Amino acid sequence: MLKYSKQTRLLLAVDCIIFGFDGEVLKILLIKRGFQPEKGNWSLMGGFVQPDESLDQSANRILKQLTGLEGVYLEQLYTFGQPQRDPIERTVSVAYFALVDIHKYEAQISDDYHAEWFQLKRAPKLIFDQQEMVEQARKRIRYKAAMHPILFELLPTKFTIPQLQTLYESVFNTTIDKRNFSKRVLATGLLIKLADKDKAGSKRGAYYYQLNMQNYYAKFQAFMNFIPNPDSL
Amino acid sequence: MLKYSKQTRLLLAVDCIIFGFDGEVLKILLIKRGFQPEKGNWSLMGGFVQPDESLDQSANRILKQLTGLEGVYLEQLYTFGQPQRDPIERTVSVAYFALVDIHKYEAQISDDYHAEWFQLKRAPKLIFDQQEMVEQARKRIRYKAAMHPILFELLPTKFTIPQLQTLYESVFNTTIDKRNFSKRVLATGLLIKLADKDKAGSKRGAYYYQLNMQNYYAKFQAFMNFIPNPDSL
DNA sequence: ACAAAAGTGTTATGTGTACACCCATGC
DNA sequence: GCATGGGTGTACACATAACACTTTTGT
Repeated sequence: MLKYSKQTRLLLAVDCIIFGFDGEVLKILLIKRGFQPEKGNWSLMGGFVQPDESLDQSANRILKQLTGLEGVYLEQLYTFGQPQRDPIERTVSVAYFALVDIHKYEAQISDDYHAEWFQLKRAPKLIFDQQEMVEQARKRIRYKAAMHPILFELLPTKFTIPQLQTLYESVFNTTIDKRNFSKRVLATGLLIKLADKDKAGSKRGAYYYQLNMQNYYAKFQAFMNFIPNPDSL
Repeated sequence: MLKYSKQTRLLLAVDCIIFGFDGEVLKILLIKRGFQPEKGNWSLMGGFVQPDESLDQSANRILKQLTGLEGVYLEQLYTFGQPQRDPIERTVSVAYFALVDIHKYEAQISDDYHAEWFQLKRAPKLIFDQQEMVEQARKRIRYKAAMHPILFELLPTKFTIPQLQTLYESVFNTTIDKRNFSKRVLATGLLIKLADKDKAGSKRGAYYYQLNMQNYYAKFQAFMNFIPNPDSL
């Protein structure tokens, strides 16, 4: 078979920025890198793209390796290709970000990688240009969540409106009036009120809701505008 | 120097979706591909990423090769990596889109490539997965232009409000009330009214405007909402 | 004088925002 | 019975959307 002769081949990697929400703040999942260079330092989970897999497949494989999760929200973020970003050998990296329900994450699977959840704000320094990757992922999530209902991907299937509000406040680093918030959220028609309550957060308890999946898929592409005063993008 | 052994290297390309506006409709610049496979068929301008260049540099180089233009709006769109997308050899392609002033484009430079501008709606079938690249670029431009003032990049430095409106109507495939349009556009503070008029479009003539660059850079990241009824994203 | 496009102002409607009180429960 | 968080309604301000006529000038 013919090839494109005289062209240089290079390594292609996928790195995953994995976000979770613990009910209080936004977190990311990091690993201790297991090989040189930068062995033992905090890093995103990543891997090389294999000959027979697409980029999406590669990202899903890497995500599953670390978390055991499949079918979660995963989106290609940006491709990073500065010639010197990896000191060993030129490697271009396609960054993906994932939004996972932190409670579904199976901690034991990632023992191999010494993975830990860090508050996004208090994460350690990362290797190479991964700091920049995380920062861009943070921006993208804000940008997108300001108009599309992606943040539900971070919550369990049953959640309460106060939980949802805390999530939005955490992502946008702001405070929202709860009356206005619930009005807008309910006005989307995305939520179905359930009969039972979450008694964990308060004595009275807060009603559980779940997504109306029909409306969810229909409205996913539509614009929304949830956020009064994001402190910046 | 150490290498990552046992990993497969692959070809990395950059493809550019180049948009222009002729005063009537949105157009893209295509070339007749000069080598196998698909030689002689319509294609995006592209090239392989060289060992010493970043992805942005690569995209700028490719754009300049075809158009002679430098310093134009260029944004990374998405990376396409289906294993079989190029039948000759696995090639992952980072797609960029460019917004150029079609009048600054120097046709003679691209004679080598037999380049032609096509109406976006009436462009010929493209090779590989480039159809999908163009479609995604179209979506991205709409998405971004709905909130950020990027479409000015398609106009000459001096332009009229009716020209700008035609551009928006063309990109969003809709019609906009001219009274509301000019009110909103002027309210942004992005435009400086000039003393002279463009007499080409009408007998009375329309005042030229130019961008207020201070406000332009300041507001670039801010949200806007120009479009009443986009027919979809 | 008329055709063709440019330019401009007002009103109605709806959306967003600010704001305060009662409810249910566990202790 | 009180402290804690959950839940709801209204009034005002602002932004958006609908809409029609006058101006200029080349022919």
